[in-house]
Amino acid sequence: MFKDVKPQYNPREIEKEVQEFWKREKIYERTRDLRRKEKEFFFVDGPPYTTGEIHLGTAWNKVIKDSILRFLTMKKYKVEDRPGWDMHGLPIEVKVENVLNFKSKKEIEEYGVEKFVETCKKFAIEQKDRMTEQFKSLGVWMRWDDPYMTITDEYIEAVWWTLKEAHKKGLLERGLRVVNWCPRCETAIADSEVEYWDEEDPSIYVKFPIKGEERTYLVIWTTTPWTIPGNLAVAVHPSLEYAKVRAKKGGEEEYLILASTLIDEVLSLGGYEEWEIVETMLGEDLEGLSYEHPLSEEIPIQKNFDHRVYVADFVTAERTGCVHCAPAYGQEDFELGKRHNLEVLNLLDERGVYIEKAGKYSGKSIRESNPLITEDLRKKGLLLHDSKIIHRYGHCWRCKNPIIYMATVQWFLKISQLKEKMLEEIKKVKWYPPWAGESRFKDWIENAHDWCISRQRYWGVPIPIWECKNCGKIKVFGSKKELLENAIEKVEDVELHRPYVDEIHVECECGELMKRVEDVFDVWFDSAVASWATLRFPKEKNRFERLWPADFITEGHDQTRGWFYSQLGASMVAFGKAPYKSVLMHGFTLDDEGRKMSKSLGNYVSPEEVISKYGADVLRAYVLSSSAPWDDLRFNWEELVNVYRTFNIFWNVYRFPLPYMILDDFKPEDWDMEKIKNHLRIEDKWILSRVDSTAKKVEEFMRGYELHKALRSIFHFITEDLSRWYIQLVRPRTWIEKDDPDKLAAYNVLYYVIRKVALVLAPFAPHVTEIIFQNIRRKDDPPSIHMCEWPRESRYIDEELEKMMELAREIVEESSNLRQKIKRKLRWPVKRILIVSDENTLKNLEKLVSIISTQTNSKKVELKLKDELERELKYKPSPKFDVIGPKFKDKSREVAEIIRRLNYEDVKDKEILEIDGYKITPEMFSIERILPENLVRGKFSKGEIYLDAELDEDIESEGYAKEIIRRIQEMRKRMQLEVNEIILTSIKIGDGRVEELVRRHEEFIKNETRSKELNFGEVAGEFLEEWDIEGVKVKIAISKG
RNA sequence: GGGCCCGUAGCUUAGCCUGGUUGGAGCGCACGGCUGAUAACCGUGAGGUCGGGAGUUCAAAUCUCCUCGGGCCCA
Repeated sequence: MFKDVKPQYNPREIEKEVQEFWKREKIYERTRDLRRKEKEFFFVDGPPYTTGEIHLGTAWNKVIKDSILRFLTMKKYKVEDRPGWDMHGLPIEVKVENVLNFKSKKEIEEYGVEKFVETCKKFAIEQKDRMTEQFKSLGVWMRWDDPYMTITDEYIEAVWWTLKEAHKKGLLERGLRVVNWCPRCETAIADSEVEYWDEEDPSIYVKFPIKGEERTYLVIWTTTPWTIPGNLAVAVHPSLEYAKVRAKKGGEEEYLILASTLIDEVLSLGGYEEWEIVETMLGEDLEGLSYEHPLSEEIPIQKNFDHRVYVADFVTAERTGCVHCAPAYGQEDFELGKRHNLEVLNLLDERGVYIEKAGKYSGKSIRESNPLITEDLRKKGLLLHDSKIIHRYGHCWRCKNPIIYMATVQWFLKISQLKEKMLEEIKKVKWYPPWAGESRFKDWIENAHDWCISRQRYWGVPIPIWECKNCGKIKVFGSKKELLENAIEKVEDVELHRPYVDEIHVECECGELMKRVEDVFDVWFDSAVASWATLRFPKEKNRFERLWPADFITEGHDQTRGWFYSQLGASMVAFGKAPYKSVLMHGFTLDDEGRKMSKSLGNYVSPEEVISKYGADVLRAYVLSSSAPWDDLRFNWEELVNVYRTFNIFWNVYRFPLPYMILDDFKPEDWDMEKIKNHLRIEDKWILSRVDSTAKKVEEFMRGYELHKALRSIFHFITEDLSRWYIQLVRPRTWIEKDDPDKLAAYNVLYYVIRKVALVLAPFAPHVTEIIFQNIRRKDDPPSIHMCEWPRESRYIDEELEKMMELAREIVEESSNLRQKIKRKLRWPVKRILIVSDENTLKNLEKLVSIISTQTNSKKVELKLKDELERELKYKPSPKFDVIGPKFKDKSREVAEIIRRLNYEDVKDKEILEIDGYKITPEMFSIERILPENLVRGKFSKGEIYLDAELDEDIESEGYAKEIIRRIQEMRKRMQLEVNEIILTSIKIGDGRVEELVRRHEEFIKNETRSKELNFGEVAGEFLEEWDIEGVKVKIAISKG
């Protein structure tokens, strides 16, 4: 038995109830259990970082995942839905540091690594729990009680195992290289952790004195004065033309060497009054030229080095064409230095502070020394020019401080060797959309560098490398067990975090003590192993062998360089193949102006805010429907409200038949299409066809992950087909009071349609569909809609019928249009509607005549071929007086009248007509196109329609009767009468003719208004009102009967 | 500076791959209808330099190039 439901769609209430129901009845667990023996689908959740709040983008991400997994579950797959959490790394360290008000690593050490790490752990777990609740409130179904977490020993062992594989395969390397370095966090950071934005920096031109040549200088340019102390070389382009220029300023004369094309630009900046080229040479001619370090007095150590010019291809003809090289502070500089056996002179410590060797600058930070160095150069007359420049500069992704490039010893995975194989592998992956892999990801891989996996931090997976301080040998451990077996300390167990693992020591073959290298992993390496770690590999092998690689992953397009890449890299190292078979790349959420959302810009919208106003289903359906997954999504409240309205319509449509069904005791178990199949009307067959073809289309769209199209076709069905058309057509049938097969047919059809549309919508809007299902479910149904199978059958699809109905709707719409033109309300019938089209169309439309007739409120529907119509309407005989006149003389008028009264049919193909004794021949009239005044013309895609606007007594009487009924109904409503309450009615009409017309419909009025009595003349009753109907005064009184 | 994506009515968008009758919708707006889904529902209408420019073509929202704006990523 159905329950009646509230007239307003109330998502908050519904969602609360549904989520409680799921929890109480363990619906999630039972749903998964139901599919435990089915074909498996291995999905890997990209682990969100545990920062605390989910934002709209994270919500969108999980909603996409949830909808797809729910769909697949309905398609009877056993889905792997273990969620993941990325819980290590700098972002959390930075947050904890902020809370503790720490500024440097030293303070952490003083505070105690153990306490610090424990705080990080506690923080990460708290955040995870908060975010879990937020995801749950979105209705996301995942295995929340058993997520994979990067901080568990089990997970860490998967990371360790992977590194050991890399080591075995010779892909692990330690080396001195230039890396991105964050002086604040005192650690190396990955390319993918560098964020670029505009920054103002110094821009200085410096003169490097040539050895053995008086007053002669190389001119270099830099934005980083602090790198000059590390300068060991100058690079020039071998085939670029350089010039030695004699330049004068303030009476002084000097010689400058720089690229020929840049002379004017640079010397103007330098404030030189005049200059001339002394000689030109190619860059390669300059190679070997010796110069003096400009700050060798300030930095005595610089006197020990031999500074020379070298050629290099990376030099371009910009600024001066001479590039100052400090091997410790630049990638290219480092490479150049390596080629020429230059020292890697690093004068900075981890904090970016000059060490003692840096002489005068010792103890100063980079920031402090920039102006200092510039000033020193100026004092020494070596500064040619200084100004400021705004350029894009890299920053640490979490602390937002500018990074530097610095040579340090780090651990690398030699990914660049695997580039070709990676490119091969990604071709085998199915990308949605295709360009995500074919263009975007490919481009990124082609730029792949070796992966620096070490970080000089605390809160991360400790790198499982133990090193002998004596002989330098290393050991890589792939599991906790392996470590403990080799450990000197006899402990039962150890937590795989710093500082605990750091206390484990191993004996080296040489007899000395091996200690763990202090680094932790780049956090990107954690999530990189997710596809096997989530399967508890390497501890458990079975599931890995059965399921891996992943069937499907989906993340935002920022993950091209992130998780899509890190996973591929780690997997290539470990298994030599891609860890996923298909990837859906989704977009970003932006504000309504297409800008990034951020709290500081004040355009931030949180998922909670949306949920609290419109509910999770609306939010879900909105983000899924409003743009293609791979496009960016501009968040727009108005559109969200539209989606809400659509849900409201859905709710109303669902609710509409319930009271009638309850009244008639129609139970879900009574539903039986077989029984009523002979009573199906054409509109029933049509809506059945529409719902079936919609379900089919949705499934097709889901195959290509076109979630937006899937949703939109459901919405279209609900609003356009179900609400605006079928419900309109079916309404009168539900009012039939007796037991009628026509009504039962309607109930059955409505039941089928509502049920099916709920099923199809269930993956996207899991709450509202559940509550509907709970009300309409049959005894043999599963306990939850989400345990149902996706509707497979589409036996009712009838494309011809759908097309036909489309035409009928066009005709009805056009008729409304015409009614508006002739100012005829729908309440007043029109005499007839003419539909003019080709034979085939008319034949099809024949079956829809009654629909067209009721929906257009036409007394008669006439289907006509084009020439039929033309005979009747467009061509009429019109008398030719020049012929009639001479022949009929004074009878001419009479004859002309006769001709006017004739129709096309009367004269067609006739040689002669004899009417009232007159002989009329074709030359006496012409055939003229005439559209009678009472007809108005409109168009539809297959022809034309005409509305006959003629008013006759029948129409008037019906029109007035309906006007009266309408008024009485209005009064009933104002009296707040029950729908089936009986009344007594009296009417006084101020116009005798109209009263007579209305009286013709006495029975009709009594029926429609449930009036036991209907009296004309004197009005009396509980409720009396005076109305003006088309200018006629009407008094109506009603009383309860 | 490079790669990829996006830019169509006030708003959200379909169409673009595979060029071809007046570029479709929805919301909003204006006007109207319905009144047994009723603080709901339905219709009609007005709104478009298809970001801009050039080219290819008989024909360009659609193909090519350039350019502007936005997003992600890289240097």
